[in-house]
Amino acid sequence: MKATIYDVAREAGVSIAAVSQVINGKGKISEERRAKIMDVMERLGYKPSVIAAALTGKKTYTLGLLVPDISNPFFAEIARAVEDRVDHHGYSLVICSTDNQDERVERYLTLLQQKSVDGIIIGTGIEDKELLAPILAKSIPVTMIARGLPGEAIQTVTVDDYEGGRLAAQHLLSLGHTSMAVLAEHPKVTSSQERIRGFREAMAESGQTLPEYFVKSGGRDLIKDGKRNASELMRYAERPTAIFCCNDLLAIGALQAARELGISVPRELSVIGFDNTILATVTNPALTTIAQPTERMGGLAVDIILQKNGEQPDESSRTVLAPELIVRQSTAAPLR
Amino acid sequence: MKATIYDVAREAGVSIAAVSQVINGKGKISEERRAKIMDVMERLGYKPSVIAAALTGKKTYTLGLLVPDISNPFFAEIARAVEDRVDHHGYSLVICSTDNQDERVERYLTLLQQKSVDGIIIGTGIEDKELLAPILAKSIPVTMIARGLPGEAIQTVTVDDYEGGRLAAQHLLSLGHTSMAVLAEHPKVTSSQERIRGFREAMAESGQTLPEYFVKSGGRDLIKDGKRNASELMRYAERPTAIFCCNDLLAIGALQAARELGISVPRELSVIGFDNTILATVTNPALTTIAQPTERMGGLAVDIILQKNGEQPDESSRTVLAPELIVRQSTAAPLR
DNA sequence: GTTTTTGCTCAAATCGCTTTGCTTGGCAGT
DNA sequence: ACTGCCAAGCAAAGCGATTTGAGCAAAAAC
Repeated sequence: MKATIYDVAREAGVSIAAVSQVINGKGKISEERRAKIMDVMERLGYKPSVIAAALTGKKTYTLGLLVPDISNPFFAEIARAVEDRVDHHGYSLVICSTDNQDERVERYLTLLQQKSVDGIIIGTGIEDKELLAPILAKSIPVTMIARGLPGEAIQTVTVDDYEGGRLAAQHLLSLGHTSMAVLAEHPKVTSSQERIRGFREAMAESGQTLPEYFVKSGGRDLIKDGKRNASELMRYAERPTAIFCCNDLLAIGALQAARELGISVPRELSVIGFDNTILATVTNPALTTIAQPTERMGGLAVDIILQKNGEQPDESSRTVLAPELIVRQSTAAPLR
Repeated sequence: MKATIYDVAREAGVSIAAVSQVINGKGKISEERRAKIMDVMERLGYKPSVIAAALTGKKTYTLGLLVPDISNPFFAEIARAVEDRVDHHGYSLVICSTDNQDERVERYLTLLQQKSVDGIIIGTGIEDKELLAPILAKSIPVTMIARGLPGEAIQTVTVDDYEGGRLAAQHLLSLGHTSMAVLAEHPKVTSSQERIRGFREAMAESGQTLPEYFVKSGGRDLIKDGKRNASELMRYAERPTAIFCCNDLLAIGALQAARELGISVPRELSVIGFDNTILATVTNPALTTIAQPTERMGGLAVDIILQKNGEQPDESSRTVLAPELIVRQSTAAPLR
């Protein structure tokens, strides 16, 4: 059905080697033949099979991207950034949603390996570091994005989560808050841990402490968890005047809880999110949040994995980008 | 580096044919040898190369998905649904964002073709139908999702856009609105056109007409366009009391415009969206919208393309699913 | 006029796997 | 003991490319 290199060669009256050389611009081919071959390829609508080429040692021009859930706007944005850059290099992207389950990560990893992808970008947390051993052993390039893997020698592109936590705390502190709580993702998500650490330290520097019972973690359905945990916080006798949420989804849950309980944001409660997804611009009040440079992160991760050194990475194996505080309407000074 | 079928064969003291047969559960192999071979495969960490297998005529176990923009929550949800079903069948998914540009569609289509994907799901509008000719000619299975291609013999899974438009109109009419406007996507997006047609006809049945100057189309940045066009509508002397937006992003723009102009939603203006994305649950007031069954759509599209007849499609080449009105807080009776 | 060099081409091997007969040895039937 | 079968295993031929080295004619060097 589809034309092969043999068809082209026959039609042009040359050997397949000649055709191959024209395709790859290698070897010596007289201008005359090159033109003829090109012409035939055009006429037959011939496109070389990436599959066959890959078998002889060339690339597959495909990268894999693992994220917890592509329908989560933050990861959708990351995916878009990665895709754009990948496409720019002539590659395509296989996207895998892991739901943060190691078992799925493992399955996808071997699947991608069997498909001989040229590299894998991991944007999902991994508990069991052993999962990476097999693909590292086969020397498939791996980069992590938006999530780190402490203590492993893997290239990483992240935002400075610790600093992001600090920014959030400093903003709230500067507004005069003295009683703050935190909503986190599942405890195993390292980025959440770092954000909390930064938040806590900035508080400490201000002479405040973050009580353990003011830190709540969630599970899978972030918005729902955020809402439930925020409601719980609001029922404490001494309730916090501000909540730092480790991502925008949790913050939205908090906003919903507040509305349901008739608590006014930001007058009675300040809420600050993380990620600066499209969701943050859409809520009412619009969400103050910590922005991650998703576009740069995606681009860098791709450049690193393709070693194109687009912005000279490689100097360090861990690239840490600066987060940015985006002030909107969900934060204000606490009631006196 | 990676173990091949030859390594396994040598190690197990059999021919590669035997190994292949064990892998595929074909041919005659004594239980004894099968066990031995399995054992060696395990020990060597051998995983057959999909690439090599594909070259011999087997599948690549990869599907392509074209969407306008994976960072648009609606398409991210579609993608997730598709991915889940695809994964269920042991396939993986290459995602391509086309930005609604035919030129990119074409590029991606030939790319996917070169990679010998087993099928392509198209969720992006296509202006030039000729674009599909080459891949149809190579008999690569193609299905459209969430968007139709009028007059082409292509399997399609969509929501009933016309009916969705009617539902919106009926809801607004039943609330007592008599002056309604419409915010649409780019005029070339067929689904928008159908929604407007349904909306208009339902109005007509109620003895009302939709003036042309109350229909505004946008371009690429949906939220911004929605906002701009909504503001414009609000400045008319006789401004509408309700706006039907062809998707949630546009509706959000309308909401923002209203807020900026100090117009209260839903008291002074009702806004109704389309898609029921996560965004609709997050706005304030929460958005009344028309829901699409993204999960079923994604699943069906995959089943059709894989011809697994999961829910017996095939009877008709066009599967049309029912939309559903989701009433939230952005619509109400108009002021008297 | 012979020998080298240069410039093109192509035959053939390879990549890792599937698949199709063909062998072969063991066993039942007569 | 001879024929016929069956089961189990294998050799070999692809699949569609890339790549290397050999071949060969024309041009350059001697």
